[in-house]
Amino acid sequence: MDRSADIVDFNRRNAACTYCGARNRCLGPMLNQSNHRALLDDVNLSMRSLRRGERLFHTNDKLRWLYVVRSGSIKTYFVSEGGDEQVTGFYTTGDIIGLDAIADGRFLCCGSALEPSGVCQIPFSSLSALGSRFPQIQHELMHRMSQEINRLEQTALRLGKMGATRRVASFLFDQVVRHSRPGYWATTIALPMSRDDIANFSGMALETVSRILTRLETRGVLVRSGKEIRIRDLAALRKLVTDKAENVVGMRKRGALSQDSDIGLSA
Amino acid sequence: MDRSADIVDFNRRNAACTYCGARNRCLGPMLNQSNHRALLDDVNLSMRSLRRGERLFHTNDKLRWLYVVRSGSIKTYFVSEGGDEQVTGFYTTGDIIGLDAIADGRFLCCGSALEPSGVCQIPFSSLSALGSRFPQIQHELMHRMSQEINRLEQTALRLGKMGATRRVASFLFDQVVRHSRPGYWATTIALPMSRDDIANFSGMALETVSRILTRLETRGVLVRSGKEIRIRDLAALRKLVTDKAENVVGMRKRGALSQDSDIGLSA
DNA sequence: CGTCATGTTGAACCAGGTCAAAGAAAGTGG
DNA sequence: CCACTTTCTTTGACCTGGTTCAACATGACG
Repeated sequence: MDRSADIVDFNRRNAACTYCGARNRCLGPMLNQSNHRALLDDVNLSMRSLRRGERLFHTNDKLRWLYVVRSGSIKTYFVSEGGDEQVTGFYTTGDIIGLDAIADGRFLCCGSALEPSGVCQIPFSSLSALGSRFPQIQHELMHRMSQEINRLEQTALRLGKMGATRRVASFLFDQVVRHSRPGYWATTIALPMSRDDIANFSGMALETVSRILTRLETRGVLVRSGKEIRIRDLAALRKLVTDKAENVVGMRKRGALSQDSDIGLSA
Repeated sequence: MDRSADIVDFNRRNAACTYCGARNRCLGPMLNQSNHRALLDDVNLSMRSLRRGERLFHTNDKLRWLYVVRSGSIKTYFVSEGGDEQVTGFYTTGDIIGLDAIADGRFLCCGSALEPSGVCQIPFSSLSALGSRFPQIQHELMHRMSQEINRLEQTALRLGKMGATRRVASFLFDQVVRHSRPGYWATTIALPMSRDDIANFSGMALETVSRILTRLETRGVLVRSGKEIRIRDLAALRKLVTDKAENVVGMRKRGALSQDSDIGLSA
């Protein structure tokens, strides 16, 4: 093989990393220059673009790559034997997808793009081998898996112990955190997923999500505008997440109606 | 240091493994004899016994050991800022506890014993170092973490998409699987946790769990006897898990009551 | 501008929660 | 080993948060 071709190839791939939206959150950045080079030499990275709604992998697919999201956003969902789906996560730039497939060597869930997206495919076999050579990579992988476990435990808490309002608030707050940089809070958050996806993820009917969002808007907590939401009162949102029995959906009106000031949120 | 003391020490520890209830499911068994010896030499294993209800670790504890359950059973639970608890898992012989603490180096959940139990404590730092020397261990760890992610995704599905009856059925079926050996199904399963724990884990009121169990008994699916349950009709149980809208709790009695043969389970 | 998908709103209904009280087990101390 | 306390479980009656069904609004897109 031609050596210069190798170098060109490396440069191309290195550039791919340099300009990657996930460069600061990928597996690579904690490696020094030469390690990074070794990584790019040994691992046959490839990129893939996805159109909105396109499937990245689906149930029972063999695990060939781990995916790192370069741009856009991906949702993963479980399909049970009964046929019902449960959205298990939304992944954005820098997130790693496929960690749950390591156990069986097959995906148990499906993944599809919520918007035009790009992913980097890291062959799992080489990554696995690389782990022994670069403890940092091994460590980072474990770290990510552990984080994923944490996230899912949070999910269990949300689905198991929270009422509808709190679940939505908690979901929104999570999004705020994800969109924030250390230092200040993001006020405008993008919600590339449909109301249906939010509802599914949060374990409730999509109508309920819709109602709660409306209610939060009339209360001045946030402003809806299509797939974006602007948070106007983060403290109030946070309080909704924390407080136990906050109910915001204004159904049931017998008796005293119209005394809408149940609780004085951001009055 | 006295060399003979080392040998005695090794023998003692090796014996601990030999007689351990978890010996076939621990990290060690896939290592050959000399590797196993190296492992026992390098890693300062220790045991700990727990009384019923005793706490093994709790939120914010520094991660010093990973725990392998030798006997008994441990539950883990999350405590949210709002103060409510969510049981996130029940662990029995051979299970590893603490994988979710790797990310932050601290436990986010609490763990306590459901019955008199024994655990083996593996210092995380040495284990982590050992991973680079023995790829099998590294691999096994990743495998376990991935399994844990799978389990929690299942939990999300259960909490998000299933009705109460199905959740309980699904919980029971999981227990059956855990108690079974490849080849045949366990018919009698131990439930060391309280109804409250089951309810909490399944995201519902303990009364509902109780009602559902009673109903399953009158339907002939199972027989309760204290903390044990005997499955009489595994197929029916399995059907309850799979089928979408099976409701078994017989509240609401206006109109046609007493025509109890809603569906002909194990008639 | 019409068509299709997605989002919002309203009203009736029901699964499961909550409250209450009785019964069964498991400790505990004499 | 037995009375007594405490904790866990079962059962009943009622209530409500959230689902469901259905109609309508809005937006995306050729």
